[in-house]
Amino acid sequence: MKGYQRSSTAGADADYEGVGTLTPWEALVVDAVGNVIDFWKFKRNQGRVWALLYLRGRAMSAMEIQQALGLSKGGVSMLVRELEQWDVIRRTRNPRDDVWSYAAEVDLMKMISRVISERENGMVKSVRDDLEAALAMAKKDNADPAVIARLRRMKTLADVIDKALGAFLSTARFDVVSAIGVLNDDGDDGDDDSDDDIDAAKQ
Amino acid sequence: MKGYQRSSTAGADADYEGVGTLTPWEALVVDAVGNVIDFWKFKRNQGRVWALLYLRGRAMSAMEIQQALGLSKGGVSMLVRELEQWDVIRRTRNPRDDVWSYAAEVDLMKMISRVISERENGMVKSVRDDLEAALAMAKKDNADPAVIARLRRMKTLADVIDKALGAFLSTARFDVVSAIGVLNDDGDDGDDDSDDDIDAAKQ
DNA sequence: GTTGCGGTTCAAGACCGCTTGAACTATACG
DNA sequence: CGTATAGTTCAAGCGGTCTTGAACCGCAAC
Repeated sequence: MKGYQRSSTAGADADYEGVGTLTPWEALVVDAVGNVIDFWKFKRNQGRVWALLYLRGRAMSAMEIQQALGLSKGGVSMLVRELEQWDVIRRTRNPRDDVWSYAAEVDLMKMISRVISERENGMVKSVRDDLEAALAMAKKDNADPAVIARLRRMKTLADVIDKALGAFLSTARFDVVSAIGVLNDDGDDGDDDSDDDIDAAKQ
Repeated sequence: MKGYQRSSTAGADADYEGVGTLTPWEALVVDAVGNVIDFWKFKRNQGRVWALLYLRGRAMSAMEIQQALGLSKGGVSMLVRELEQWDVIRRTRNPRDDVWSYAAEVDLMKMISRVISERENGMVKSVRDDLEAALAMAKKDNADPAVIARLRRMKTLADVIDKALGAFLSTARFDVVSAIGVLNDDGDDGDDDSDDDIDAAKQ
């Protein structure tokens, strides 16, 4: 399933008949994040898990996650392990209790930067290498100079996009931090009753 | 097939034993572009078709494309139709000849802008709407103020990313244009014999 | 008309990643 | 040790998209 998928029964405030045990608006949020995450080629359920943990604002056990989102036991195990490897959630064990719990990492830009950097290395670098290799081969083959020129332009484009991506990372980080700091509870916009301080800040 | 896939037999300059009839370095280029395109959730073969047309620098018939890339007849038909709808290639019919030919659109930024804008509308807007709706519901439900605050932060993040994406588009367009203009043959960097004018420009 | 050819459409199948659910391990408790 | 519960692993199945290849359409030549 790709593309954005709106939850079908998002209208009324009746009990949400989805697989999980979320309230309707919780389901809406969780699925919205899931859709975005899915779009960026991660697993939709990874996004849903993170959104749930962030929204609830507390550590939850694997069982709780499983029931809230209607996932399988093994699935939750895999999802949280991967999220943990990316430092997107933290695993904690309360000495009082004997089960693991998982809490959302709130430094979103850390996550986003990590993701983009990784992609940048994986994709952009490979393309540049391939284009460079092809360019060398073409020259050795005494290919048509016009073709070589086009090839060189493609490589230049890859370089430019590479740099633009880096610049994007910096500015995005700055924008996000300046607008909301991080997503944690003790941020500068922590007062809950004002409705438009953030809306004002974003413009 | 996802992720970057390097062509397996990219070493020697012997005849390329792939399905198509490309030279080794042509195959390298075509596949590199195909990989990128695939990564951005388009069809890999769409990227390959465009790269082939751009690299060859001339209009090619469906049959030529089919043979060069080793695709099926129906597949080529679908691919070129989609590419044409996005203004990524142009369909021409030489009055001298009686078959259609397809040529690569060279204004890359036009393509990229179109893509990103479309995605921005499709994804970012939907997420914002969903989060906004959820926020309204949560308020009506008298949800925990802390939860509402987190929800509001998520929406703010979506807004910020929305704006950052727009900014990225502008700067990327500027960067690309200033570095290489467009990818067409009569660009300002059209001299084929100089090796490092572009490499110098990119740094 | 009919033959040939370029082009289109679409059902069937290939392909690929995600999820499931059962078997398995680990750990706490009595 | 035995039992129970939390957590992990992985083969099998499912659901999705992409490609194929054959039927079909349009048009021109004969």
